[in-house]
Amino acid sequence: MGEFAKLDPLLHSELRLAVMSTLLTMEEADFVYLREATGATAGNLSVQIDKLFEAGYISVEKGFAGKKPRTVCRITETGSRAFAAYVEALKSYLH
Amino acid sequence: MGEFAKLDPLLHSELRLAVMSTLLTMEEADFVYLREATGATAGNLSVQIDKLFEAGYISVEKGFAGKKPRTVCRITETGSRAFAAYVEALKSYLH
DNA sequence: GAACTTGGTTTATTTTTTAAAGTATTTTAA
DNA sequence: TTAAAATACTTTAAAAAATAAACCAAGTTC
Repeated sequence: MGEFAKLDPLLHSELRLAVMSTLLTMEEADFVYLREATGATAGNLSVQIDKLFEAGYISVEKGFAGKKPRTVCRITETGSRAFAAYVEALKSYLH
Repeated sequence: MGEFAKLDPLLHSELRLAVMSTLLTMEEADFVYLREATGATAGNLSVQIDKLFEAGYISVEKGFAGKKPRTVCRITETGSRAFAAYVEALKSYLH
């Protein structure tokens, strides 16, 4: 693209962007919180969390809260930088 | 999505956003110009222009420049408003 | 202890993106 | 003058992505 910066395809997704955005303001959120904050279905969220994890944009820690499973996500430095770069790139489109 | 505004799926696409962004600054651009400005392949551009047209976001005028076909695109009022709404919605994600 | 809930994951369907191949016309060049 | 190449696209088919439905395992409620 000539004058347009490339948009990181991993972040250019409504749900993944919402997850990253949430984690940026919290530095920690569990699966249930993210599901409610984003309004996503569990299946969709599970898949997208996995993609962000595979890219190294978030860390995922599976443990228990009492007797219930609890998946805690945090943004990584790589993720933070990618988000900032994405926002920068977006600007080239917003006239 | 709870606090996150819905992103118009028609605009939430790198190429379609680039096309709309270009047309916003020019109010008129032909196929060849758009192809060069966005760096897209002709096939991809053709498909995405069609989608924007079907949505009523741009007008498409097929004519000739001398003997060569020439497709001229312009943004519509609907398209302009949709773009502005998209930018507004995006803000809910950018921390 | 059957039915329901919670916290997920997996799988399958649909949608979207993308590039490759195709079409029609025109220009170049031998 | 005609064969080859270029221009301006469109169509089609393959790959990738998004999404929801179905599933699973463990715990809770009645």
